[in-house]
Amino acid sequence: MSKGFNTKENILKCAFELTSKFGLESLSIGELAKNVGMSKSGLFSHFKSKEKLQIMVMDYASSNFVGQVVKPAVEKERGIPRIRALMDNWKKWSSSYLPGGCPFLSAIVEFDDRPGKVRDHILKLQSTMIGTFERAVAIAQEENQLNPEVNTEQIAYEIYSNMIGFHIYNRLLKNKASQDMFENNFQAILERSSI
Amino acid sequence: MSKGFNTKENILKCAFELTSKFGLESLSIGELAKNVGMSKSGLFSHFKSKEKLQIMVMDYASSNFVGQVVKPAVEKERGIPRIRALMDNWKKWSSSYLPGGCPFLSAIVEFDDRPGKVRDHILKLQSTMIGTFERAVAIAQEENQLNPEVNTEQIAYEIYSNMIGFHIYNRLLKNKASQDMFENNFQAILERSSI
DNA sequence: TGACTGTCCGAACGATCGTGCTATTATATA
DNA sequence: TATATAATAGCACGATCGTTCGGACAGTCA
Repeated sequence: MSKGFNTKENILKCAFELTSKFGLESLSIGELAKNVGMSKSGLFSHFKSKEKLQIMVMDYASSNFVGQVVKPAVEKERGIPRIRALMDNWKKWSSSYLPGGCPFLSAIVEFDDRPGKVRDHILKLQSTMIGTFERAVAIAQEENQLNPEVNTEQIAYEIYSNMIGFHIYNRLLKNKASQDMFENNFQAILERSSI
Repeated sequence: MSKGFNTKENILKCAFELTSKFGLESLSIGELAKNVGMSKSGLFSHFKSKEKLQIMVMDYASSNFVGQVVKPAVEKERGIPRIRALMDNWKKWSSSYLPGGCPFLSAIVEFDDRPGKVRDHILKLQSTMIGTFERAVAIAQEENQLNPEVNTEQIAYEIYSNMIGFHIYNRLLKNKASQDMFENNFQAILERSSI
């Protein structure tokens, strides 16, 4: 049993990295098997279908995100410092930890028009993530660090948009100023809803 | 010659729609041929390679974007009205005209880690598009409708991020408030750099 | 009219896709 | 130690992938 668990963990880690680089739809079982050094059928028997593999990869990515980004931020003090930590951890995660692009962004874009369990699952994970941001913003409002009259969802939306924008400017366009522009925008978002 | 041109135009239109729905990488020649009602080899002979097909599809998407979004905006008066028109036209293009998601966004995400001619071409097209935004912002600054001391690139970055954010909130998450949040953010961007 | 050029199709290529089946090996339980 | 269970491999399947080739038709120009 322990052997099987390690193997599965290893497969998912490898699949997670391939997904980061080439997307969830391009993740093929043959190529994945080659990468982890086992047979196609041996690997396949762990998942029973590609759909289930894709879902498990997204779950792996999600718990990875929680472990690297959310958990350490929650240990920071409530309010803006926690939001600040979310940004910092996410940037570190997206630019140092990931071997490629953000697996959530590519999954979102790829499965936008592919109804099914995978799409539903991605939607749930993404909603949870945005919910985390919204909660962090709401806490900052409770702590009187942000204006409680400004719509919580709006602030989270702008933070999210800024993250995606930075990711594209930084990774595809390789824009040198992306870091600064991200920071400027983030500061502007906070200032606009400051007390 | 006119026959061939019509066929090619027809293929590209169909490929453009498929790309919008399922992405540039998932666009397969067999499926495309089935959709336009011709043989795989007959269709292939128009492009000589999948790579060239992908590049031509992106060019088609680009001139489509220019025709539907940029051209009618340029006819508006210089400054903020033109930026406003760019936003409106883009929203109409992305939510009414396209059968699926934004083909540029999916191409960017998919080819982020796939070096080659396709990636280079996408990068060029996207840089051009962002350049268009930056020029529109610069004009508004020249017209004294926006503060010329605020970094032009920064404003364009924020406008771009807002567009992508809206696209994701609206399409994948089907968030009812996405429209309002887009508008609020856009207004905030303008106000921050107003005179 | 005859040669030429471009358009399109059918068939086939090797490769890879996701997914079964059976057999073998390793581990856990009794 | 004997037996049951889980992990992995090998092989094959039908389907599809991008690509090539030869040939059937069309229209153009000499």
